[in-house]
Amino acid sequence: MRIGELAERTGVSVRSLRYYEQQGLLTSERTAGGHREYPERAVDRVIRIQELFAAGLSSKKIALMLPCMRDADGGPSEIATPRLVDDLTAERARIDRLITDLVRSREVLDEVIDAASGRR
Amino acid sequence: MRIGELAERTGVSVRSLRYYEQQGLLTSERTAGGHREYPERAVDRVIRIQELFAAGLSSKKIALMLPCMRDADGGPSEIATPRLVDDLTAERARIDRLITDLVRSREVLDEVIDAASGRR
DNA sequence: GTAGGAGTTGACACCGGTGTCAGGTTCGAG
DNA sequence: CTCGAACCTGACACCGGTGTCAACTCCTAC
Repeated sequence: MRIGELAERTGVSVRSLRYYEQQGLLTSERTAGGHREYPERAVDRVIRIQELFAAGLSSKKIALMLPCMRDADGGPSEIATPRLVDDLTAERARIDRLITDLVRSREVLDEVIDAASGRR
Repeated sequence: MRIGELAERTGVSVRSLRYYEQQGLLTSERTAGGHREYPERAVDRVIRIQELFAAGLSSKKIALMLPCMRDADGGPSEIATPRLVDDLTAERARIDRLITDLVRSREVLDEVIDAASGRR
């Protein structure tokens, strides 16, 4: 599929898709005229990239771990280096703390919302 | 207490504390010489502010909702305007989605980490 | 063949919380 | 009184994913 369709199906802007490719997160074939052509599995990959971005990982780290991820099509996945494992373990801890914060903040928001809605 | 102690006790930089004040998130008394002086309850407030920042809220929105939060010392809390409630409800939905993403990403990280550790 | 929608590269800008430096003032222990 | 640590204001810079504009080329339905 072409970039417009991929953008639409993933909810990610065309601009961002090009950026992902520039950062080595996404690859594409090119048509004779130079247009990008993506396989079906690009959809899942882009969604996963988006999730990792949302989790606060940098494009650099995502680029490192992507080849180690079990892909949707079950391709051969590389084994992370000890260095990378350390890095990801730290990220995991950060994400854990972040989730805790988010749950707390959601509660706080609910309090404010409830206080206003309850006395409406 | 003074700003240095508050920074140390909350884990937030002095720079950030001044910024919070500039944004109307935090107030302080001033000594004769112009140094900031914080009450004990500032600690809780700063931590809560940090949590909300971590949740992706802007300082502007935090400033709006702060007076509506039930404070640790049970001070009188204002009631959020309908406009603000709408805003916070949207934020709540965003946070929900974010948590979902984070949990997914954590699983992905675990897979990569496990794959590497398991075959060590 | 041609119009116009979709694609290409490149460049500039933004956001907004935080780091950091400069140059000066205040605080408090000795 | 004095000295060093802590504090003050103001300013500049950064990060990094994304929006947007320009100028141009490709693709396809007619």
